[in-house]
Amino acid sequence: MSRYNVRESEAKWQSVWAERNSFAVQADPSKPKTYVLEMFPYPSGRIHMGHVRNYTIGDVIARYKRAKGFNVLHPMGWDAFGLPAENAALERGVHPGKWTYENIATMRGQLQSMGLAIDWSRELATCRPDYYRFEQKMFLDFLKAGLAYRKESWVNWDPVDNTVLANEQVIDGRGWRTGALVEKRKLSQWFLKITHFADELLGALTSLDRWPEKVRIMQENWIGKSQGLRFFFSLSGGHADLEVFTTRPDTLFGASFVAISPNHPLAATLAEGNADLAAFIAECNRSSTSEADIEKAEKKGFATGITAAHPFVPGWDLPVYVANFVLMEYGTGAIFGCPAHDQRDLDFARKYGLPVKPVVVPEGQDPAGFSVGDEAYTGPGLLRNSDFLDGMAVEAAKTAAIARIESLGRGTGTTMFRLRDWGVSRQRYWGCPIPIIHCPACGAVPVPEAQLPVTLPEDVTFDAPGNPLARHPTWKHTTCPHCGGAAVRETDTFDTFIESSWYFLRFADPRNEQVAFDKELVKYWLPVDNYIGGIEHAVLHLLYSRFWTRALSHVGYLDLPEPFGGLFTQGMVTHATFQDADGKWVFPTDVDLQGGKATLKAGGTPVTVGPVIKMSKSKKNVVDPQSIIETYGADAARLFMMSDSPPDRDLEWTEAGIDGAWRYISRLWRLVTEPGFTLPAAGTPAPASFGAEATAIRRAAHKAAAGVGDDIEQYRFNSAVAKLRIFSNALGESLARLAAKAAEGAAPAADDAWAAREALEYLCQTVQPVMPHLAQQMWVELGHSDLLVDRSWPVADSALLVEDTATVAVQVNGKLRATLALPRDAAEDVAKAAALADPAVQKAMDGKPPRKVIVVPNRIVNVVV
RNA sequence: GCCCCAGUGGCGAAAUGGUAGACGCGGCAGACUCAAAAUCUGUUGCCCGCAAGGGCGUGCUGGUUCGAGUCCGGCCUGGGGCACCA
Repeated sequence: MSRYNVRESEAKWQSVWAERNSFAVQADPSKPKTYVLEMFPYPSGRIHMGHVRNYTIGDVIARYKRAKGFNVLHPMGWDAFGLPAENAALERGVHPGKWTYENIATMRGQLQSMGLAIDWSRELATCRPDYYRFEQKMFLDFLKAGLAYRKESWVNWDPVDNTVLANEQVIDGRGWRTGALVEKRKLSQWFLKITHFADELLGALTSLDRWPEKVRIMQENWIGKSQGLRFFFSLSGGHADLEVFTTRPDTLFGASFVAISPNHPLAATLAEGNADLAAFIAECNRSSTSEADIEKAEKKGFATGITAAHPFVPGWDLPVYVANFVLMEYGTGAIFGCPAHDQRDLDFARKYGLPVKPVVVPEGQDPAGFSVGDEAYTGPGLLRNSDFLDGMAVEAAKTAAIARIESLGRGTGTTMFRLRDWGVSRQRYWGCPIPIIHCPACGAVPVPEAQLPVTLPEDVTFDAPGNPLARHPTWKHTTCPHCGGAAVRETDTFDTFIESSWYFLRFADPRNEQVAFDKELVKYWLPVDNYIGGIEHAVLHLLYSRFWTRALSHVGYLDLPEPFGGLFTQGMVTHATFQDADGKWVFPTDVDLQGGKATLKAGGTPVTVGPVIKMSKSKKNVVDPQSIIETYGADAARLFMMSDSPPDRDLEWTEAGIDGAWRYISRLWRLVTEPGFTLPAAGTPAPASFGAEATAIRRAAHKAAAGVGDDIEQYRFNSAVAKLRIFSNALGESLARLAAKAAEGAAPAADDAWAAREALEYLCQTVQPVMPHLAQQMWVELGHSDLLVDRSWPVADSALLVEDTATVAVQVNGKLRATLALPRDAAEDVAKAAALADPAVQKAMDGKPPRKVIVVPNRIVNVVV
């Protein structure tokens, strides 16, 4: 019995594909194109199972589409700027650039060992000046077009390290390295006007019909368009009028306080003469900038002593608070509180003993008996205790309240977005330099185009806290392009989301040295037809990319409304967790699982098996793809990734699963190499007719060709693999029957043998997208010398796809009582008669006459008695 | 706190509103073997029953329908995102 030599086969075909440039593509307007893209990896060091899953999904689609005759663009690159490179520099003294490029080299080799059908000639890395130079140009073009501007905003500040912290680096309000309480600080930073496109980005979501519904909903909520009212309160104590925004103007008569953000200008003014208030604001600023942290924090307020006059009721004064849950970034940074109908306001009111007056009462409830306890009422209802709004429904009351405010000249009904402008400044080294020069005389001046790119200096040190660019001895010193005087460079770098907002465009024309990309090439290849990645990018990366594409269209780079026509979000790869007797996490490779018992391989002490969760280094529940590929081969890893779990759900990695994948590979190999009788030569003409066995073999093969393809198109890979197994199981049984006859001296009939070869060839072709190396090696075993990747997808003969009989279920009152074998598409009355004649059905009917009979052709007959 | 998603045998799962559990893992029984591994065959949702057969069953709960895993309402549990991780 010959054994499939995985290592030899996989290495051989990978080098053949590379030598022949099998996957290099050129734009060709005469051919239909498709663009398959997986979210490019951050070069963290080694590939992980999430990458294997991501790139296998894309590769299966790319290979299938290619077989279907498409010109397939399937590129790969590196999202190479980012925080981990600087952490490596801090922890190990490695230069971020060296660390990054070494990681890229390792990971490229690992990805290539997966046998991906990628055009490597298009590879890019975002940390290279020949990539980021164009992004500097784009930024300057945005600046010219008024889409970029500078303003003050808040950052997390570590007072010990004197460093800006990412939200990720703030743990329980403290800096991750120093443990110091984090403060908020204001810095002058660059922003991009994503809000300029808020309405467009929202409206176009409906055109993205090949996106998951949940991602569209998340983006819709993120953009957060709401209709509401902006209006002014007159304040006591001679302060200027205070503008607030509300989405619930209908509840104005339920107001019991007014609250402003700790970062509101009025709060700062009031704090000048009030040390207690200043201390309260300082306390509020001793928390991270993360919205989740702010929302989860206990609601706290500070009574300022001033009051706001209710706009409708003369003499009704509301106390004004500074409150920690009011965000300066949303609306006007000031609100009025209606505790009965907003949970946060209610929590606040209960804490400070403010009135809770319901003004919306559910229809049909007695207003007198309606009160609010610990839960605010946010549902529909009719207005009460609300003067001119009494009796109106919520929507009508909103309109009436807005109209009244407008007629009083105290405000206007407006549309508000939750979406905020995109802050792109980062106080870090390993990013794209922002091409700006600060001149004491001329202000912020763009770097002239001829001087681009502004490159990062190599000689930086990480021995002191803060941004190495800012303390570099020479780099920032330059002259002003306007006046020629001494000036300094901007030392902030761009948010790394910028690089990932246009790399999919660069792939269309990755070696262009003049411009970011050629318009015509982008027109041919874009949009991305299948974009595949993790659900964690559902909002930020995808929304920024949509914005960037629109902004580029706005300044004339291209004419493309949406970058990603089709999107697929995959689930995570999970694994069981293990802990030793001391509670320390243990790698799966160090655990011996036998007879339901888990023990440590070294020493045999018992190990506790914990929950199955996302693979993560900190919990050590990781399996290294490279060792799996070395042991079982890339095809087994790819098959496992595609089997069992649907791709949008989490996938649990198990030893048993990869073993099963390997067994299936062995089974296919035996099927092809040991059919048990001699196959006709490749290319033998088809016989004139086929007998029963031959037809059965052909049915299985042609059904697989049709079904597997359909499933791949719809991302139903687990179902595609099931269909491959059904096909190979049926084929195996047929071959075994023919082989048994051959062993008795009866060589298979010409039609049977021909059908067997056809089916084995179909098997190679249908298995190829998932297991390309095995498929190609089997193809060679069948006597072919060409490359399977150059063959088109096998044709499914529609005559072989339909059965002559249908199994029809018969229900009595919805309960299954019998099944009938009826001719396909039998007439309704024939099906009805057959059903009523069935003894089991008659027994269930118990002599009662049928009241109604529902017939669904080829499926079901339901008798109602 | 707010937004989004998922939940089906021992396990991963399948099922245009129409036979719930395809396909696979694991288990059990058998064949081959001195034995083991590998491989092959059969069987496998739960309960009652010798069997024929019957009953129950898709997180919980209520509804729509001739018919609900699928549609609608309310809950429970688990996961993702929340703007400086990528």
